[in-house]
Amino acid sequence: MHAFQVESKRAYHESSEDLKSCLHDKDLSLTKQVLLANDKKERSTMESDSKASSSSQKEQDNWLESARAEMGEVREENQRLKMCLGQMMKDYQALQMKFHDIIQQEEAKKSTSAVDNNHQAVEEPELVSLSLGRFSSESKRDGKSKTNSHGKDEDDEKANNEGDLSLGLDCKFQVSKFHNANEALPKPISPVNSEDQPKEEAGETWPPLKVLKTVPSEGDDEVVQQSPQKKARVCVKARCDTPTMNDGCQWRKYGQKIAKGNPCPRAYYRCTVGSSCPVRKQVQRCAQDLSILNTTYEGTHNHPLPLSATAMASTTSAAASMLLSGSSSSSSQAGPNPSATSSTTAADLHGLNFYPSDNSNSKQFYLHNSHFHFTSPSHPTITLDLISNPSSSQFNRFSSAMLLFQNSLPLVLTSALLNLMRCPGQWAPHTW
DNA sequence: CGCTTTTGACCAGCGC
DNA sequence: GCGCTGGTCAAAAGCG
Repeated sequence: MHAFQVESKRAYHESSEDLKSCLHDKDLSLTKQVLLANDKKERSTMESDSKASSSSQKEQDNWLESARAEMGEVREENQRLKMCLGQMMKDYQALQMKFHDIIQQEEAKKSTSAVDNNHQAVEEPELVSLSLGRFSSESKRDGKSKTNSHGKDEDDEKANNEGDLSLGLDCKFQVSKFHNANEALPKPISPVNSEDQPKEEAGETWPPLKVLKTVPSEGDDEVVQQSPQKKARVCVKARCDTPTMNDGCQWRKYGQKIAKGNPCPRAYYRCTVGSSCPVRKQVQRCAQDLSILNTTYEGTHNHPLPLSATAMASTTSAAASMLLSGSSSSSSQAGPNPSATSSTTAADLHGLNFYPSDNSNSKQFYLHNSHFHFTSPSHPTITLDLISNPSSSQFNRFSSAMLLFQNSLPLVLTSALLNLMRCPGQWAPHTW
């Protein structure tokens, strides 16, 4: 949870810095324009002494006027952006306050009443499904308690082939079918949670205990924090001709397997940027479409990342944090009972269908193109389906909608998604 | 020579 | 208990 907070703050500051630099750039260009205009006017007046060309002076005046008008427009836009930035600051602070409140309430709840165990059966955690674009009936997928990556591929492929396109951002909160909250959705690690650890603690962990022993001190804290339960995975589906996606990180292949149901071998990589980095990824081509590369990331980098790797890392870590943090800010916004508000807000933001589903067990927000959803296999896994590229106009609309919508989406995820939407196949920011 | 990749062996979890 | 499967290890091979 703290990692998520830190990540959120970092992403927020990054986006704020972007806005600021954008504003600064506009100010600079404005100043340049005015200086240029003044300079030209001075020159023209000097020239006018010698040539006394009234027509050219008129032209200069006209140009100056238009420049001033343009300057006014840019100033207005500047003001709007400033207001937007201010609003973002306010929203962020409000969210932070709410976040603290919720954390305190949660802790108070758990420490005070043992009766809550019964309530937990009602207030089960949500699986969050954010689907940007192509959307097929998720109910089929919901029915599967355990799906391997290939199974998901098949589902997605079917959805694609059927052309069952529901354009929208799908943000689905599914009431878990698991009785124990922790089995379905790892909550932020806390002493309270560690007490009611399900049997899975002794079961499958990632990295396995054997591996953990080999991980020296530096990464231990993080690993220990993440390992009590199954770690979240972030699966990225994208078209890619190269053996692996260029995500900016350095990876070392440590294994390869033929997974059942897919003739394409699955390759296992670990991050070699940091000596003890726990992050690993699995790369496998889709059996149905060899141009589609499924890359599954697991873990959080415990070292500074190269600039070119931050987009992917922030996305995966944000998505994983969102999953690990359970309800995320979306549900925080919605309150303790997600279904209570699921029918309250339907919005058409900039022409995009942002609306929660009426289904009491789920929340769905739809957005054009691309596909982002959560699944609930043995490992909690988020799949980012980036197979379809959004057009630039759609992206602009998406950006605007995201700005308006970020009260409901974790900020870090919002900004990370925006980054991914810009160029799903290539993560290096300098190529954007 | 050092690093990376390959590949068979090994281990643990899970279902029957 | 047994077999299947996913995930990892580590020795050997490859490469610059």
